Amino acid sequence: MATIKDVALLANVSVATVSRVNNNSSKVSPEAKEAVLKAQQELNYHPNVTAKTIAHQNTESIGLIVADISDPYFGAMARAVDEEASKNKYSVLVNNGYHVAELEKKCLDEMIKLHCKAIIAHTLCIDDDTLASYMQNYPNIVLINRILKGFEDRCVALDDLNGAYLAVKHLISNGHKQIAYIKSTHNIPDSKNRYDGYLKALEEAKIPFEPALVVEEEPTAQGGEDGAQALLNSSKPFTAIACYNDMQAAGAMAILMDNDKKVPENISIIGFDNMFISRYLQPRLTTMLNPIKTMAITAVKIALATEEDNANYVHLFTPSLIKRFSVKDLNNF
Amino acid sequence: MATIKDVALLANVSVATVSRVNNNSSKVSPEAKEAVLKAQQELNYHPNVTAKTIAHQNTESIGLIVADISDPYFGAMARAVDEEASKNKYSVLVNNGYHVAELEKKCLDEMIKLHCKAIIAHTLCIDDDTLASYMQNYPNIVLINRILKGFEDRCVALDDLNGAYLAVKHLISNGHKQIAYIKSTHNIPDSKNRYDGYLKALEEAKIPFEPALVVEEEPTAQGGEDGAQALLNSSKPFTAIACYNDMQAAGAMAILMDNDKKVPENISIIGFDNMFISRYLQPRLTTMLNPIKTMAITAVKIALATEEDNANYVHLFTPSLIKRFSVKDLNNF
DNA sequence: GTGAAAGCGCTAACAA
DNA sequence: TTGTTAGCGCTTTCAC
Repeated sequence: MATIKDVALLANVSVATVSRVNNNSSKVSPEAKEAVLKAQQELNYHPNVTAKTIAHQNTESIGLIVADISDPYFGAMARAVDEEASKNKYSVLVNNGYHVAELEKKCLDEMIKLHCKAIIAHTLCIDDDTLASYMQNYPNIVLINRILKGFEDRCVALDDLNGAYLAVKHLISNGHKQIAYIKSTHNIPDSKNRYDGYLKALEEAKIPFEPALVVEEEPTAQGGEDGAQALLNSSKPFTAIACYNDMQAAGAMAILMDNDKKVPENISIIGFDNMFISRYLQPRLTTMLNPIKTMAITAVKIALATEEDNANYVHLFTPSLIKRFSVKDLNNF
Repeated sequence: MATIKDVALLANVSVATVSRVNNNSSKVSPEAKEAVLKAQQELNYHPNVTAKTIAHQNTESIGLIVADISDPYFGAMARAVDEEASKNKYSVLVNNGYHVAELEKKCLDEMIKLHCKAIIAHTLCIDDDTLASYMQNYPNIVLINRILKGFEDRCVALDDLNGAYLAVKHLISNGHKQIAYIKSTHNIPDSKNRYDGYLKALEEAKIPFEPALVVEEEPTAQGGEDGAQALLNSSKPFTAIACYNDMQAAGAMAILMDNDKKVPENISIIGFDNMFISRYLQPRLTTMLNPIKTMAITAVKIALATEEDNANYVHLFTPSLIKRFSVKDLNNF
């Protein structure tokens, strides 16, 4: 591939001049400029970004670490980051951590080695101490969906507990008392927090906790299928299921239908996240809106903010209820 | 940030030695190695990948250009590319072209400037000539879902025409004769090819083409909703709808339900792509499997293959029918 | 307005 | 087994 030297040679100028025309820095005579442009065209020259980066010590990429880019949830996150990054002329590097502590660490190292301008990390599995040391050493890391003690101003998170609490409260206010819950097996705070929200809502309504109504499954549609099946197999009756997320809800709904339990006539269901799929399930799923896009954009803004920049960013987002048709109101019967 | 020089200084060795321990190249005395490791630890040193790249003239990243990373279809593609890339120690850079010729070109330039080892491009809008010149100049570009004359061996594509043909044929063999089709408004070959597949199946079965049964909408759930609504509003009766993709099918199903048309009792529906959502619609959607993952992996392999490597890769993939429950067999009635 | 040259962080050939 | 040093492609002073 042609380099700046080739261009300089062909255009009969110095490399400095070539660099000048490409960066519009200081003045260059029209003739020189034209010669350079012509030479570049001829050689099909593309400046090497890597060399540029190394020369002026300042990268043009933003690193994003997600659990799994094929998950629409992270797809939405990636898109939002991409849009915000593009606005600032950065390109985006995506890595997958797959909810494995070791891989998450590898991703962080990778992005650090690349000297990314900013690193937006959805790394929930790596331990607090290790993560804290990364945060300490690299002020350009911003966490998404994880609040790390001492670095709260560089974290953007969803109030999972409150979200789940609101979801279950919605069921309760619709007259439900026997409410099942499908937990997530993922060993991340989100799992526990949402479950705690469920417990909190029960407690507040003085509904006794029933262990048989809680099952633990993967946060996937398959997990939802398994969970619903397990719930149906148990002897405990229930009128509603609150799910860890919309995927589980989708799976659960499919299984309920298969077993001639109509949603919401026989069993009500509420999801979490307001993923795209929730609008197209039958019936359309009532769920909690997870403002992932806003969160991602905020994370990029925080990461790119300069020291003096003291804008007030929101760091904790609360999900809001999206009422659709999967919850039956028991009060009117 | 600490550089190799700082490490060398602190460890009391030369930069060459530091480089050696980090690359496991040639032998280094245990003492020197230990000193270096200790110094690196102390300085929290991470080798600068950019500098490394520039020094040995060979990048460690693979560029992927998709239309929109938030679309699960491209999410699946990105994940597959990531997995294959990781196997070969490459990281993945994702850019969005949003089905806009100009942006696609910008993405290509970006990846070229970064000297990506391989570029997997889903760029359907940029014109043939421009794309051909890129392919000519950069032998590491592989196209996905586009067959460019003269570069067939660096293209991996889906046989859209045949896929749609098989889908509609399935409807026909189930006794359907009045088959509506929701086209995609996207100005990409996929749109035309799938539509041609529909026409071919009709023609083969000697079913007269009925313009009123074809509507053109966005390849999204919303498009499916609009399309189904338009079809219902027209006076022409139909027993089935073939959709450009699963998203449209999801939207169409929702609208049909809303209008008390049961699927498949009153109206049959067939999708395309076998996206995740298709399994969780009610009823579960019959559709055509789009082997996006295999295609993406193949693309990476082709891009990374060396000159001598003359493995025989599949370049054209045919979708296969996934029978579920959205198509009614009219023959038994 | 222009070019020579130093330097960015690292690798690798060469000498020692 | 080590260190010295010349690059890699580009930017950016500093003289002219």
